Amino acid sequence: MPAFSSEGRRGYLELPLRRLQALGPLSSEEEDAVRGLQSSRTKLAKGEDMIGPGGGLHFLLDGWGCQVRELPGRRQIFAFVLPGDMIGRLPRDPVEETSFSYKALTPVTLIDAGVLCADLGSGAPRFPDIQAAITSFHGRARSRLFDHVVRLGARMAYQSMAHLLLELHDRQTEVGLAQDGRFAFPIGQERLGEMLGLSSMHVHRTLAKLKQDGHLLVGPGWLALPRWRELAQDVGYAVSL
Amino acid sequence: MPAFSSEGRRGYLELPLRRLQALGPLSSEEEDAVRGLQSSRTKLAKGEDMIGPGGGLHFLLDGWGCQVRELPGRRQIFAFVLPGDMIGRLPRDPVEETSFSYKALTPVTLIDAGVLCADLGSGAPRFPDIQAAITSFHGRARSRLFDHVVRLGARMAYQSMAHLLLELHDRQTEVGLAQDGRFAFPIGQERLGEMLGLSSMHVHRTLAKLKQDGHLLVGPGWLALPRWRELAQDVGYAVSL
DNA sequence: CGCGGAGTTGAGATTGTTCAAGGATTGTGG
DNA sequence: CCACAATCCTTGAACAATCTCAACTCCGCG
Repeated sequence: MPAFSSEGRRGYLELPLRRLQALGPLSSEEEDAVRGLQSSRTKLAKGEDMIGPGGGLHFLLDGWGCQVRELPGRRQIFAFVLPGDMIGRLPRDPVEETSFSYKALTPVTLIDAGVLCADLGSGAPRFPDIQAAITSFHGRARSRLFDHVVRLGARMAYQSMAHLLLELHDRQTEVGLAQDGRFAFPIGQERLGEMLGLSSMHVHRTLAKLKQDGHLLVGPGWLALPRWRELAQDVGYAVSL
Repeated sequence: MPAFSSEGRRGYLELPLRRLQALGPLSSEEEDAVRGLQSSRTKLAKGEDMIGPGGGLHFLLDGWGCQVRELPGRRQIFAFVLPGDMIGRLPRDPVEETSFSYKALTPVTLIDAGVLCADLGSGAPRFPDIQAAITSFHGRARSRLFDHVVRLGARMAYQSMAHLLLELHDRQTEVGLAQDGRFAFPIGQERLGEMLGLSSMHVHRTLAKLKQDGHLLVGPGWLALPRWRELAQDVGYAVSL
């Protein structure tokens, strides 16, 4: 399924570019600056730490990751990181180092994006449009954390799950990685549970109920929300499309 | 109980000052800049909106508030706002407008702090130490949101409640508003429930269990954690004192 | 004195967890 | 190509956590 993977050998940077462009127009020079990123790529296996302490900004070119905190005997996932997304801390970001880390949920490819934001926050940045998009990207990520708190604190499993899947659908659609409600989904039920604060068995039952209601189709490595507009209406998800 | 209220007619700004100083030293000029804030104060009744859309930075001089999202038939509180805390959005903060609002949980007094951060983000700020402290304050607030997600997603009611009370104890101690584990607590069980994602009845039962275990004392408008160090150990709260 | 809001308490219904076992899928080495 | 292990998914039953409903108490306030 070609539409589900990123672009192969050539154009690995199209996906990051589309993520940025979804947040604001880029001048053609700045488009080229993104496409021309020459930093060496890093491949990591499932489960590995995506960036070390103090690590700078990176794009996730391929695979899925998560922002997570590990506790004795339990993990809490704060957010899924999708292909094309940025990870890492902005320069001078005051969030505490111990709040979270990033982990690969599948094999992933990363590329350093430090040059794009090296002068972020200074008066005359080299890439003003990119800087604006990056800032906006972080704002979106922070907004989604508030949504996540609401899922965890104020919704039942069914609504919570639907809301999360709808969010992922939106984010994948925005960069062309979803068609007709269908998109790649390489995440197991265990991990979904660590995101939503549910046991994997309850995740299973909740997915079963969604399928039963005709709101969800699942195949190996993918998933579809055939009536996502209706579902969004039902569970109070504000669609951005 | 004099220690539980802020400083009366004179020195209303001591509390905001101490919040800032807890995050980094201020030059004596900048101390005076905080103490000398002349903006008019605003008094709001319980339940009112603390700042309108696009409102700038304010200090909460007195009373408690919360950062909250209202849903049909339910509310989710993201954070409690304590006396001396700052609220509002930093200039150029990219978080979406609809993510949350601020509401007064008791009668409150606010003061505009716009002048302290008007040039925040520019190369040569007028108050560098204050700017650093404000930035750091927001970083702490954001870090606490991650802690909150963990409470909601990965802990049982008892641990979750203890963790929250310990956080509030820490924050009040930091500015001298708690002694021997005891501090003002003008919040009802309903609101605690809206914070922790629990029904008020379950909040009641959870508090009862904490009292029973000798970890909690409650009086009208106050609360004490007589063995907070031990409790922090028990529930995995990282004490900052 | 009566009223309203908040705290208390109990019983029963729901939601979600745990434990345990069996089935499917996938990747790997022979 | 097959056997095997590892991992994930599926299912059921018992249990625990939490919610809802409903009544009752207590207290502050007019």
